[in-house]
Amino acid sequence: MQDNKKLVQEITSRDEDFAKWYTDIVLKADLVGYSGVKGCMVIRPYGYAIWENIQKLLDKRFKETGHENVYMPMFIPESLLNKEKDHIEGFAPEVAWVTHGGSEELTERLCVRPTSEVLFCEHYKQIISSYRDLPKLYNQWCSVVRWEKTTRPFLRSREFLWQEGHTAHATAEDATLETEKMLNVYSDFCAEDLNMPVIKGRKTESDKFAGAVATYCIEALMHDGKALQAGTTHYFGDGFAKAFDITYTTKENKLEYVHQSSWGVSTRLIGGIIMAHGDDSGLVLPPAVAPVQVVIIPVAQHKEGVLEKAKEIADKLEKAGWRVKLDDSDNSAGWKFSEYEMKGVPLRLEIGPKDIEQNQCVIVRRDNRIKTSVSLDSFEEAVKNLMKALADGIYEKSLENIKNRTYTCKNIDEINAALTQNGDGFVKAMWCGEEKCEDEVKEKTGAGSRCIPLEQEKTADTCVCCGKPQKHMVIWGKAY
RNA sequence: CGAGAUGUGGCUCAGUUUGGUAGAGCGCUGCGUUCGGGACGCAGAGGCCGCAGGUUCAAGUCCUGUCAUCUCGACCA
Repeated sequence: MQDNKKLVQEITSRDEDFAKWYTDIVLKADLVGYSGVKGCMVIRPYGYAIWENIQKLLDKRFKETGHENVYMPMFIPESLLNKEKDHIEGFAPEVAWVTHGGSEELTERLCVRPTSEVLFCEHYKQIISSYRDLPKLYNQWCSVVRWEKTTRPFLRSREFLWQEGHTAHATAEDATLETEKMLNVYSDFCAEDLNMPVIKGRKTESDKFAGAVATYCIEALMHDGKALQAGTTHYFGDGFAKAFDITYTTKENKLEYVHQSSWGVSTRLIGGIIMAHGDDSGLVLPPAVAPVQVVIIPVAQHKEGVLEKAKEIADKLEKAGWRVKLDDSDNSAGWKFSEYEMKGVPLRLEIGPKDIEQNQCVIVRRDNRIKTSVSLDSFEEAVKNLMKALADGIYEKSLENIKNRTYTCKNIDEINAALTQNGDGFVKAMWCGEEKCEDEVKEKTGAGSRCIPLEQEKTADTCVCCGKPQKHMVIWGKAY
């Protein structure tokens, strides 16, 4: 490791005040701007480019698993939203309503979609009639509105961008498989493209989606030890199908209800990237989604031959498929170093007169600031290797964070002791399955149930709270 | 939604206590010198102080309301 001290003074230190650090980063790295409406943010070009890359990579994975994109309306008539009882009860407190068109009051008010289950259901009722129509594997990229009380850029905004997959299947088994498959797609995406390891699990009854039979999630751990739900998939059984009367005729000419799933990830992932990988100098972006993967900084660019050589390198890297930026602005080299560190560009390539003399350039990794001198005959290979090393490096670091911050506890006192001594993190503890105990753990420790991990371990015989026989191992933690 | 804090050039803030004709640093524009970790000099531009009412001869400053941002809690992708 080389010199890792904080170079950009305007950013609050991460360990000093994580919340402030986060806000500094999103503003100073030019990801967002505030708007005149609480909780509605302007996603600026640099932030939006990250989202576009996330979309591109995820969409590819969706298509590979047989899904098609559609677009549903943004408004839902109140009567339609009311059709599934649990669903409306879950979302009612946070929906925004349209009551007027121009100056005329609407005869029925319209909800701005907080999620589109009911729209998909209504549509599926129209287009599904035979087993031959199944499965329907639809996805949409859109924004949704939830009138949150506390808002933070990317982590919780009143309008946010996301994708929501909604599928209809002939059997419960097919819908269950779909739910599991998409959880794996999310988990793989987080690990491989965002270099952010996640824990796959099922939500407890009290925490599951309004109207779902089962809700699954991927939980990531942030640098400060708080958990972030990074994605979620739901198995609906035939509950929505019954509420919306979505039936199909089987081969045997019997009328059956479809079984459904839904799944989504949002711009919150960007918040996850920031808090999982960022450091005191700013963002550290995973190469797969970084808007700029290599920034080229010409040093003493006024000297003859420097800019030309820098352009030549940029061209070659671009041809090799990298997203490259050559900064030939007249800011000082030092300024540029700090600027692109703040923006989390994975690799910086420096090229100056001394380098050219020696037929080399300098490549610096964002995550550990290690500088490597590379021959101009082989810099493309070096970029490829260093990029891979960085992606692996930040994944390992995140994994290390999870390991260091996962505590196995047998009772409430142990949880409190672990969280006080070592800071927030994931607590592994057994649970009897009673909601009362779930609530009590949260009340007494501040750590709520994050999920029941799919990979179960038995760390004790009894419930962490009441001491009765355990049923599941639960991951507990404080969450964003 | 409950508690607290803040809102003054693009940014960070001073000025509010004691009402009297808007300040600084950074950034921005131009010119010159610099250039391997946020360079320097000189010359400029830019704000009726979040918004709406009120008190007053006079409001950035006092009062009321409202909106937004931040922090902590309850609710949530």
